[in-house]
Amino acid sequence: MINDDLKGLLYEREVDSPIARVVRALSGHGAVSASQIARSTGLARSTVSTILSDLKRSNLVVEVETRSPGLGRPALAHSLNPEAGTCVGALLGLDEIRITLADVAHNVLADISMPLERDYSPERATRVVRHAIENLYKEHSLPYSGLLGVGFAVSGPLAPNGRIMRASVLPTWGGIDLKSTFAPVLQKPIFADNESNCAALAEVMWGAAAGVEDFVLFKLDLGVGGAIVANGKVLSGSSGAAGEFGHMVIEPQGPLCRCGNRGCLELYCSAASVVSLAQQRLGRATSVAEVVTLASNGDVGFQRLLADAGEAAGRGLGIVGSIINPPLFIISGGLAKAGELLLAPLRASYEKHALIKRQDLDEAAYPRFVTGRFLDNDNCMGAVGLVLRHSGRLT
Amino acid sequence: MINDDLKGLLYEREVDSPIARVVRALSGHGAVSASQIARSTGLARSTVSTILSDLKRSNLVVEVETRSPGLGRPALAHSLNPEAGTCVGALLGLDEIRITLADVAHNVLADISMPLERDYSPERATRVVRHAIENLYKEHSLPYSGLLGVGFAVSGPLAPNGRIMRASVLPTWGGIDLKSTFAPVLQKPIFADNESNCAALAEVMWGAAAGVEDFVLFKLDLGVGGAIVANGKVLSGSSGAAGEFGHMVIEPQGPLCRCGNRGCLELYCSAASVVSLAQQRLGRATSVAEVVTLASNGDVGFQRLLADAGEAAGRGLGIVGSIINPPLFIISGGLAKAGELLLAPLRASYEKHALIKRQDLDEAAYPRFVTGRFLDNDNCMGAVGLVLRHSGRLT
DNA sequence: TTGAATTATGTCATGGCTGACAGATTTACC
DNA sequence: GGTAAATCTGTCAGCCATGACATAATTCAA
Repeated sequence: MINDDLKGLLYEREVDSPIARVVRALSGHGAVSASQIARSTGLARSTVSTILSDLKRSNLVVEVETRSPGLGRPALAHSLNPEAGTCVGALLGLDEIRITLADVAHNVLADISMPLERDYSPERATRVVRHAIENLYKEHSLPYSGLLGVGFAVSGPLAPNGRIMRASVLPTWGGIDLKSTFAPVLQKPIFADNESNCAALAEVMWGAAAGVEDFVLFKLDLGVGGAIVANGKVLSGSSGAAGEFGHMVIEPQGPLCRCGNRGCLELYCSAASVVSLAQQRLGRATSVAEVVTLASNGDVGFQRLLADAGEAAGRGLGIVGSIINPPLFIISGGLAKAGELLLAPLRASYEKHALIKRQDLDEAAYPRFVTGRFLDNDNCMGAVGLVLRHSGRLT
Repeated sequence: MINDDLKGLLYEREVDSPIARVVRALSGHGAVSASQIARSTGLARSTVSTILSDLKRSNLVVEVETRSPGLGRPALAHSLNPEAGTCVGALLGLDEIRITLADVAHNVLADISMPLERDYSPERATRVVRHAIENLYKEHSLPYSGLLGVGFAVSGPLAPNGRIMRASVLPTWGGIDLKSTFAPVLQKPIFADNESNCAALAEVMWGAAAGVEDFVLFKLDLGVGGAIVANGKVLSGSSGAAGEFGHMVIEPQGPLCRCGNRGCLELYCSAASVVSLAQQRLGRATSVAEVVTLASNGDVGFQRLLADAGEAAGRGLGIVGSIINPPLFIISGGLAKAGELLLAPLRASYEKHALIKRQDLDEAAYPRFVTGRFLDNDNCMGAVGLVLRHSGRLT
């Protein structure tokens, strides 16, 4: 059966085996030629050629019609056969569980969000996830046997063994082992990583960081987080807490933060802080989206709010830049929808606080600042990516 | 000829070839058995066995006498043949050039420092380096043909191609290409990396980080710098400026720093800042070493000076820890000689400012803070390591 | 002293990746 | 329309790392 073949090829081998690398290259970008794969994986063309013909014989890879305008013999475009399997990405959020269903060619087939009370229990989560997945497969008339695995994006630090750490932002989940919680119910391979690392993975595989080996993802949502990718690998940190930019202490005498410290960056540039100030100004409840809309429509007050957040973010990134010195910053999360209203002051503030100034470098070497491609679905897409890339598997 | 064999084996192959990995394992640790090498390199025992017998036939590797107390057949200890070649590490410092001569088994044969006027020219440096190396080889009756390569540790950011960046702390060297400057004079392979990266390499190969894949080196010298090692690789950053912890802005309204920003960490915890305050107290010129001695002898004033520096350093490292979350911090540089007088307040301050508190973790998962093994010779030893490891070669 | 357990070393057939070669298909230019 | 250049694809002998096997050398316990 096809799915078993795919599972074998994807999972029963070394993560770094040539086959796995080819499949990863295919699952990353849409339609690619054999020689493109050879270049991006570093494998010999002959190797890729052989592997591709195997995969085509098993019907896991199909040739796609494309017109390539260039010189020379036109390349055959290959793509994973969307029929070959499906995977699910699930976000275990603070007050919601979100589920994305995609095929192996990473086409999104469904994407649903289920609000939950805060501090929901693991038992409740397993029921909700199982129920949602079953319904999705029924609705779309898909065979559950085609599900290759479920990836979890977790809102909080995660130990490498898949245990949620006590310091998590999901307090009721401290010490919970994801594999033993979900595997018996789902009966499928389980993958998991930190929410921010998933977001970075999504940008690497299909987004603003495609083909980039080193970058910093900076996420301005209700909280502030991010991820560091170096040499193509997401840094996890010894406690799974690398990239927690939101809790850099930038004002030791500043206001108290929910983490127990004072003056964390998050207090100055999170969407929560922006919304809270906006509510004072409007005299009523509001949302990030509304603030961004109002600012885009010319309201200078809200523009200033966004600019102040950008200023603080740039100061934080200046520190990050002095330490990591990455060539690319991807600004993501709800606030990033503000676009240049946020990015322009952010860049200016970065330049002011960073060690290396624009004049010290060629234009090309100066770090780039771009917004992410998946601003609010990056975690779930990254969780799908975990399954396709076979990274972060819990065993 | 032996040296040509070694050069061939070390350099004419891929950096990641099995032979290179075996040689690296040998050059790293003193005497190792075949199976130890197999374990640390991940190669098969049979592969290591074959390679070692080749190397022994070429007389590049010798068996060493050791008693291994363990169970089972005793291992044969192997070591690079010290007679097989020599290498030189050179520090291009702010106001000195320091040169270390070592054999391939990383025994230090000589170590000299030559003070120079600040802003010495590249021409002057080439003359000084050449002259010093020639003299050393003459004094020790060593053949110059045995010199395998010269590694340079550079005080400032270095582009990957070996060009010293304009933003360097060696202003007269901006834009200078190290390879074309030194290669014609020395007629040997040239290796180079940032001073701090060399220091990290020394600790990885022979020091406090031996066998550790992830750590942060934090260096408190006249300036404050460091390096980040993740997944066994030193992060260089897109402009060679990763690990510049000294220029994290921690007080945006603080005093001016030589880098052009305000309130850099370096202003609060560098040896220069400590010495400057100590001079005010003593009413005369002094040195780091003297301050450390006085404090160790019980002077509470100087103890407080060191504690304040540790406090500031811990605050900086708290930020670094929130971002990188490494399992190990190696505190190095002149100030680190103060030992616990510096480390105790540093740890306390880290705990106060870090995101993850001691109570959140098992004791084993909490980051360790140790002093480096090479407190003031790490750059030169690392430059030697560049040659032995064949990393950072300029071509 | 002997046998079991443990660990290290050396040899060899196997298999997988590679580089070189040959062939295919298009564009550019005369 | 023909030729050169460029780019892609597929095939195959050769090489190199591997894993399995056989062997060696030590400790420990009976």
